[in-house]
Amino acid sequence: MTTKTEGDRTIPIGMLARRTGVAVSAIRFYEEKGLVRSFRSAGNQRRFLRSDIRRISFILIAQKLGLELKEIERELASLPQGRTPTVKDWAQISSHLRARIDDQMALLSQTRERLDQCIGCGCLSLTKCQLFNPGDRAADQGPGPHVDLEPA
Amino acid sequence: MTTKTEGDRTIPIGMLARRTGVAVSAIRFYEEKGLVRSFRSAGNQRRFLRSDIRRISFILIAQKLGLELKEIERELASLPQGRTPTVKDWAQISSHLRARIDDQMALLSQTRERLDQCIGCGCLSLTKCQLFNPGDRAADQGPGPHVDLEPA
DNA sequence: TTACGATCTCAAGCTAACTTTAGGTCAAGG
DNA sequence: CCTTGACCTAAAGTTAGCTTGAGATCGTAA
Repeated sequence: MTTKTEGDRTIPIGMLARRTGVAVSAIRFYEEKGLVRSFRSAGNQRRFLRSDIRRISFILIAQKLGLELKEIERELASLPQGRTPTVKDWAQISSHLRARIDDQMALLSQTRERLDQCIGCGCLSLTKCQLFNPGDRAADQGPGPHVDLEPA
Repeated sequence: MTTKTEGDRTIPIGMLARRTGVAVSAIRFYEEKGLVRSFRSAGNQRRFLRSDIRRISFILIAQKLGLELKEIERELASLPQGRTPTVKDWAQISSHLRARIDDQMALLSQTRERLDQCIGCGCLSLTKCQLFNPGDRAADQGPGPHVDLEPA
């Protein structure tokens, strides 16, 4: 075999890094945050399950969809740590992502419509243009600007 | 009229904040970053154009679409500062946003397809599953994990 | 045994996008 | 004149998500 732990059931952090494309430091960071777990070798080095490759990959996909690590952690909580997740496990968790995608697409679609209207009618009117309506924004609590409106 | 500068052509920072829903501190921050400009009153207080309400609103919309302030600044650079932008000005800049939206939707759509396939076939195979393919990720240079792949 | 890459632990540093704090000024009403 | 709310500046603090640095150890190959 080419590399050491090739035939082994567990993999060292460097291999996990190469297989997922994330930096070793990031994996350690994820572990610290509780998104993955590891065993230790005799010499105190981390050993991961091969299934953690998918676990990490899932993190990356979820991040692309805009989930924060804390939310991802919550999602991953339903996955077993210590044994390889079943197809069913993944199917369920993936369906959450699917919903997220659908939501995002709906939102984008709405924004696009409004934008088109706005360009089309040339209104740019703050009273009429929904695109420029701060009302929408008061609701969401993501990162970004915090709304600071007085009651009236 | 209810408030002071009500009939004035320029508005103070607090009003701009209320009208857009962003914090006063954020507006000062945007000015520092060059996204808006202001005049000064006799007493050294900032005065903004009413059209800056739309300018700020545009920033918010663009942010929602995932643009960073630097990119937004670039977009806004095509808008005049010191005079109210024309409908044409806005139409052009908005069309860039539209393209951005389209791109994002295409990406989401692709991700959804792959996800569906992945759930459908239950493959979870790293060799076959495009969803879990780090290859895609090496390209994008957004925020998030930096790829750390060796040549081979 | 020696060397060298892979790992380890901490702690500190970094970027984005703001907010908070501290201390001072402006403007209008009573 | 005094108070009060809106504003000012400058600097430091905050959160997310990692990276970097320093100094030490592991593990394997020559």
